[in-house]
Amino acid sequence: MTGGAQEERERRTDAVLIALRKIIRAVGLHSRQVTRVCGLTIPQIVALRSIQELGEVTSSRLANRMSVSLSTTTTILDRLEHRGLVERYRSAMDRRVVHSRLTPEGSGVLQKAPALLHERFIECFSSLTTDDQDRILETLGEVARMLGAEALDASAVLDVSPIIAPGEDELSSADRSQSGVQSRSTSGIV
Amino acid sequence: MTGGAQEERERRTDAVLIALRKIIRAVGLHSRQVTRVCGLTIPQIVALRSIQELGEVTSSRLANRMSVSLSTTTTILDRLEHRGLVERYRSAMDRRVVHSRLTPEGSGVLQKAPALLHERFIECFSSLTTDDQDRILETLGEVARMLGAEALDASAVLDVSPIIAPGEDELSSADRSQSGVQSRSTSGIV
DNA sequence: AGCTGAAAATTTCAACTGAAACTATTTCGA
DNA sequence: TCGAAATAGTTTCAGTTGAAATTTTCAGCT
Repeated sequence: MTGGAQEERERRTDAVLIALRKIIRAVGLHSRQVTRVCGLTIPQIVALRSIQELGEVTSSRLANRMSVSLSTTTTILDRLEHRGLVERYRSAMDRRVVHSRLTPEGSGVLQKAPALLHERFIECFSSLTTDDQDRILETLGEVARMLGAEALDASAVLDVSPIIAPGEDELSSADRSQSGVQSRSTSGIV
Repeated sequence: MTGGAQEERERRTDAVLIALRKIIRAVGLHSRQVTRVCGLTIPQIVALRSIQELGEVTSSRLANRMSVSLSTTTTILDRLEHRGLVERYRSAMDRRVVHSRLTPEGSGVLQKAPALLHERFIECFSSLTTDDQDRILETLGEVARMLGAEALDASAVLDVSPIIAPGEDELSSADRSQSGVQSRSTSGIV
């Protein structure tokens, strides 16, 4: 009779789901709270920060960096562009690809943007020992892995260890800034 | 000069955020996949299961159990009711409160519903030692706590350890099933 | 050159999500 | 008893999310 073991296993995976849902909810609630304060959602801030880090970046790379689908990236960029925080333009090399870059307004807003996780979390987390922090990080990574988080994560290849040198995706901010700024239009893209 | 430590801290909390976003995405992707297979999303299945577990349950209790807001619960119940998987009716005791219960169709569908987490996760997780499972659960709970997941979680009081005996929220399935089935209408609620 | 298939991005669509405003009902105090 | 505050739910609204279909462009092949 392993019926009890089966039931116990189900109870445990249910507990995992409940914990995950609480985490997901907490992250979402923090996003609302941040929105009230600074007018941007967490995904929007993540997008701005990623663009800042990556320089002039394609939508695909941005999607990978953000762990989000390409279509989601498009809608987030739509809003950011509409507010004048981001500019999109087609690559001169390959007119299929669209690059995004921060506008001066975007950079300015970004400087005032709050932390991406609750202040409270950052405090608690920072007060832990390095070992405990590592334990948490490792466990989260383990859970992500078990959930199949790499399956869609071609970013692991494209983003983490690019064959091309970092910042050299297929454009450098140097050449792009002078060569390809004008292009065709699809929606609002110049 | 603690600039390096500050930077290191930021790097670590960023790593947490990235791990969380991957987890959130994996959970969402699994929901889409389940939808293709059985026509229900994960939140819908969670709702059905919660109703099954709790019996005839108020929307508020359901929201707490699901770790979701009341308005979200309303929209999920709307869809489930529209499909005939759930029935809602106002309480005769207090006409503000709305109870939900499974229809026979709802019970039937629920039996065929797949697991709430990836098969792969369940396999991996089950193959771990009990200690490792506990470690993961504990860490997830810790993260949820640090994210302030209990702040909104009045459910901890209402749901987990009610003063009233379990299953006795303010109705027992016994008295409710004969007394209060008919009531006023607000939207589609009889 | 022209055609076919792949690739990058967008659009469309439906679902989830919570804040805020609103409705209906109950409760409590004067 | 009457009116104000509280409570349970719903509605409205905007943002996120990804699948699927579509558009545009490129690369490779004949």
